Amino acid sequence: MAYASALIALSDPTRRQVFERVIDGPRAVGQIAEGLPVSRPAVSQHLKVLKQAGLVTEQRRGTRRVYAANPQALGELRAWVEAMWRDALAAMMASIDGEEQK
Amino acid sequence: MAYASALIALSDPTRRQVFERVIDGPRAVGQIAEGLPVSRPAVSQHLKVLKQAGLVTEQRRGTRRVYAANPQALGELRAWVEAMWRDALAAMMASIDGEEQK
DNA sequence: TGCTAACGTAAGTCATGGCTTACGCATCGG
DNA sequence: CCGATGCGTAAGCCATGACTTACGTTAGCA
Repeated sequence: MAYASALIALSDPTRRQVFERVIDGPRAVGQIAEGLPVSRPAVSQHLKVLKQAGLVTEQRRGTRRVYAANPQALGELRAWVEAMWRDALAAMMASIDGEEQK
Repeated sequence: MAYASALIALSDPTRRQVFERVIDGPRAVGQIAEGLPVSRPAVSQHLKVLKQAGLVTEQRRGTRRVYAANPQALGELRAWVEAMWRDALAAMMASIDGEEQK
């Protein structure tokens, strides 16, 4: 059920912005927060959620903390959405077939 | 940006349960709510959110309202996650290559 | 050994959202 | 035509969560 925490993490628009910046390449917190409409502590809190969801990894670099995207957690979410999509398609086809028979 | 509302809609566990029941096949509200740990009005509210996100469609059948899954909205979410996943993979590779060169 | 930079965290505020009960409204059957 | 069924919606409650400012902590640097 790792996709659950990923869904929650990515449901917030600001946190999505943070995550997309990390995906662009490994960055320190200050660089991520730069230009965002929220304060740096807010970004730290978002990164904490993303980290607990497994979406990003943290690496200490002196006084800075460099965050990088972790494709694996994204892959699990991808697999879940894919399965749901397939099921929805299959159910739709079955529903149409049932309609034809009347 | 249709994926945004889909992410919000699917981030709630109860709403996910509702959606998964709809994916299983078109059902009326009463059937969906049956066995769930929340009341029927709560299910109605969840269905409203899912409908506004485009994840389900509504069809009136006498006094009942039959809800069915809409694969298209799920497909858009799928495409978005897929793109993010690719980008994350690409950034990871680039990061590793940069590491090798030092 | 201070000073500064780059963080995380604590505490408090405020809006959002999920849930309940109560009610209103349309539809089918007698 | 009237009761019952199957809903959606309104109102209110309460927990959660996103954000702020203030502070503590650690690492580089003169």
